Amino acid sequence: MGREAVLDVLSHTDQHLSAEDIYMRVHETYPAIGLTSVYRTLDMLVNIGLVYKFDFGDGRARFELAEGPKGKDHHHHLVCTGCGRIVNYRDFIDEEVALLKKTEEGLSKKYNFAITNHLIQFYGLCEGCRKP
Amino acid sequence: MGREAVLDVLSHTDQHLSAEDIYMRVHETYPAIGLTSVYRTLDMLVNIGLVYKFDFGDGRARFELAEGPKGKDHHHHLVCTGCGRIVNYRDFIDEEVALLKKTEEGLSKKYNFAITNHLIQFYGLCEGCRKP
DNA sequence: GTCCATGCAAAAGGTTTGCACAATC
DNA sequence: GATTGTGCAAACCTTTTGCATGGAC
Repeated sequence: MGREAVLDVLSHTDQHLSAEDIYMRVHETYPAIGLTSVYRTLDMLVNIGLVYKFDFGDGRARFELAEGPKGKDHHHHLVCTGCGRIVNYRDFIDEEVALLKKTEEGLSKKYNFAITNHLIQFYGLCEGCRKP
Repeated sequence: MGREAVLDVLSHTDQHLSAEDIYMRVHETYPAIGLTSVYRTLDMLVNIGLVYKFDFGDGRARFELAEGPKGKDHHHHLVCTGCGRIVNYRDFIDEEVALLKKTEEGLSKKYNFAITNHLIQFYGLCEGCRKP
């Protein structure tokens, strides 16, 4: 029950929702489901790889749907440290992914790691936060 | 006092210390300094750019000295999701930095951001955590 | 006296856990 | 009857804040 509700919320947004955001949206449709279940469900979804968990530095985790096997929606994040706005960008992704893949291989060998994931984020101030 | 003590601890380790780790080490030398001051000092040092603050996903922030102007010690992180071990790697750094710079320029223009920082991390399982 | 740094204790905030209860097999 | 999923409340842990004190100028 919780599983579908949470996945449904995540698949119908392009925002970066916190656990509480998700809880509130799920709650609209399933008023019986509590915050605890949302946390437990998210934890499970992250573990099985259906959902990614991010930290953008504001003290709460954000979640988004993992892209499908084709990886068509792969993107990285640009975070405004002023207002917290997050931009999904797909520019340069191909180059980045190529370099990341190469780096992953090198690091795997050298440090004997089974690398499963990477994180790239840029931080800065958006137009609105720079002016004043 | 706190300033020097915290910087001293950070400049004599290659580990990734949490606020409490730093507090404990500072406390050995300056038993009068409390955890609050360590947090306040770290906050200030991060703001003026002398210290970097990282999140490796275990719920507490880690701190390390920002590299000097020459940037000789620039590195990225490889994080074991099993035991939390963190490897500083410098391999591929030049290529990564070159691509990052290019990406930063492109993103700045396209999204009108003043980009101040970036983050690259790889996640995986280290040798010890893969075996069992 | 004013200003700034500080410790202590309490608060805050997000997340996790304990426990009892209901539904399922 | 055992197992599983659940909500509620409490606990937890890191970080922040309020307040009063002490030192520097």
